[in-house]
Amino acid sequence: MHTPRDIPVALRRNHDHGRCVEDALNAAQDLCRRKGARFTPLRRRVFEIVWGSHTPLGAYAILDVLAGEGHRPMPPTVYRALDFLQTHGLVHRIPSLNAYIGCVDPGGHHGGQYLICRKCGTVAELTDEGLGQRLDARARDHGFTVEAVLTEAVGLCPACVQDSAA
Amino acid sequence: MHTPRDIPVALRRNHDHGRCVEDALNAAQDLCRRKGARFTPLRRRVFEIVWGSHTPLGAYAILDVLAGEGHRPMPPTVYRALDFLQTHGLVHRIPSLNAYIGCVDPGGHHGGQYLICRKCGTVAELTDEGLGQRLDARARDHGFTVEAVLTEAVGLCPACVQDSAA
DNA sequence: CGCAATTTGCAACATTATAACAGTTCTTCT
DNA sequence: AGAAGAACTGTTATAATGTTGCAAATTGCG
Repeated sequence: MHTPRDIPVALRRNHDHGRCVEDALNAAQDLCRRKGARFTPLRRRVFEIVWGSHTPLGAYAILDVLAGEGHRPMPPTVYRALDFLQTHGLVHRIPSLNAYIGCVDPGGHHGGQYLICRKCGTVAELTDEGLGQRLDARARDHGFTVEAVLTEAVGLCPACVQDSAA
Repeated sequence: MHTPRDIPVALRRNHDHGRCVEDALNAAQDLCRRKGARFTPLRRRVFEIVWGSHTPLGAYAILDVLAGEGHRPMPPTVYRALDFLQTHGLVHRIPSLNAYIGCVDPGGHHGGQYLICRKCGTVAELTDEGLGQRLDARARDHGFTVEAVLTEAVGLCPACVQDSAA
């Protein structure tokens, strides 16, 4: 890895984003190969578009990008690509934003935490396993079986906190 | 309280739901009075409808209920009532369901955890403060300031776990 | 009362997502 | 290679969810 691993991608300063996306693409391709899933050009392109933005993109924003490339597909096409990518853990949907963002750790973990900046829209993904385990325990206390968890935290990212202070 | 306080409302067996809603209504009314907010008949009715269901209701489902009472309001009417109720912490929106559910502890806490049964749709609200604090700490580690947190856990409620086993 | 502020009604519209079916491409098996 | 079947994509139409903007009614208050 070309940047420290314990700092969320979206919060790293001056990181090489082109390289960052490329790494993600390679990881995704590998994962699909291993699982026998087809990483088709369309899916690859949608993945690239989502990953190319550190703020989550809506399905129709993705459509617009594709339209700008002469492709001009219809909604179901994009939704299906997104379904595929979600199924394989390559992107996540942020329900409160109706938007999608690249997963930093495909194949791994269930139940990430998303830090959403309400000012600039940046989203950083954390994966504190302990949080998931603790919630699991609380749920089990009540006889509830947890299969998937999603935590959304709204607030201010470092950059916007600083701007507010000034 | 007429039932043990540490068991989520939605998971209590055989509780008196009419009484349960009535308690919630009284608490809401008190809270509004204290805050100088107007708990109008419409808002009260919407609150009642949301609370009357242990599964989250969509805005249009609420509209349908009101329509069945001869009221037949338009979408903005209901959305505004829901906005009011959310602002005062009386109901919560579950983003992944596009639906609303009564808050068991109005006025208190930010950042509850919702246990969503994917089979029967029941939603139970937990309020483990420790989870929020831990997330806060992790976020602060990265310079992120958290203002509101929402955790959604999808799985099976006790009743449906048992059904699956059988 | 009479004014200002809040709330509700209403029409039109914007955004997000899905259903149903047809056509195409890819894989596999012989 | 060729055929059968599965997976993927295209297309039309429509459903579900949420918002804007303005007018009318209600409420609180001097």
